[in-house]
Amino acid sequence: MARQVLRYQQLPSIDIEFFKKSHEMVFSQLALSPVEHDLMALMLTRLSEDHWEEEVIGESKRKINPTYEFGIDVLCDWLGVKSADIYNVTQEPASRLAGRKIGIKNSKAKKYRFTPLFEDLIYENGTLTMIPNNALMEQYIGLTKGHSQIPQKVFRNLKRENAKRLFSMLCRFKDPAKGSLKAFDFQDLYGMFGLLNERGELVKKSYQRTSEFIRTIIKPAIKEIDEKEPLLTFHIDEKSGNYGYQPLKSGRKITGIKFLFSWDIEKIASSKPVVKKVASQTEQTDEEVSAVDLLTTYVLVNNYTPDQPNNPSTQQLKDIMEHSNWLSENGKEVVDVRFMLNYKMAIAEARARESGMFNSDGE
DNA sequence: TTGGAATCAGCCCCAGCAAA
DNA sequence: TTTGCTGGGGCTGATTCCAA
Repeated sequence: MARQVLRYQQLPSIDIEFFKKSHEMVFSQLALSPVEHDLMALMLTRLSEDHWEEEVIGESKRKINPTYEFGIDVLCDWLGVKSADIYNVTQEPASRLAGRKIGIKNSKAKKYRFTPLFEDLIYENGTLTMIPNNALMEQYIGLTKGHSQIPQKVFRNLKRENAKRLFSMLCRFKDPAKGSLKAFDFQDLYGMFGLLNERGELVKKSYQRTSEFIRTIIKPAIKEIDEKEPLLTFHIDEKSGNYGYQPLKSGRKITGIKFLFSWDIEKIASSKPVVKKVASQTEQTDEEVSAVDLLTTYVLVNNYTPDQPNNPSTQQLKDIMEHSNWLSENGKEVVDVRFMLNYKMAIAEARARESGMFNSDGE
């Protein structure tokens, strides 16, 4: 069985709004420069579970990791540089990225396991070839713990490494109904901002002073995200007056941080105001379903209570399944177990209710 | 593709201030 | 008085820009 090779030479092929980063990768230990972050994001825009071919060897099966190749036009557009400069901009970061290891947290053992990000990564003759490490397939695809849906234009527009990293974390919690970002102690924060080595030691000693860490990492990151992402609002901590975060204290010592932010869910929805619906069985003309309708139905299913007068119809329920990709792009997952259970109950109720209506009308 | 210069973010140290 | 936070400023290295 041959490895899949995905080649991208033209610009339209990367013209997509979001890329996904798994929960484990968002909250991993990984130090990358801004250009390395962008190269990684480029691969993540293309990465798909379908690209991992399955090979059967006797009784057992194994997955074969794909190869991604990006041509010079794609790299120039993605990194925002002229073709004459692409070697300078790409060569060194690509070389470093090839050797980077990511620390994935084992929550049971409370330890980080460090694994190389790539099996191979080469920049040669204007082409960047990236082969993700097979050992990280679950983390790349985000099979188990959900993912962060990251707007790629805003992400690339962020110049600070730490702003990119914080932005990925904040994108993981767009919908407050699906959980919120917990408060972190400094050991967690050091890890998530790539400041710990494989032995768990702080590599920059100045950050032992928490005030220095907040001043040079947290505040500039909040400021840059605030300037470049209009859909995200940071809030002021009334007690301390800090913008975007609440310091958690023990006496006078700051022991941790809780980020204070909210996403404008309405604006995210209205940024795609109307979604084209596939023509229904009875009508040949296209209908349209509004984003607000889709989101309303989604919320009703997510918080499903039997026999409520405003519970959705079968058509509304079909609509959200038809537009599951759009919902997913806007942080509304329709594939999690609880949602699917609610969906089954809601559609059973809708069918029963609608057949009852027809019967009572004598049809 | 290479090499050098310019720029700027990140890092570190220090002094002053304030809270416990 | 001690301890921790804040802000200023200099140094370093990564990134960007430009010329060959």
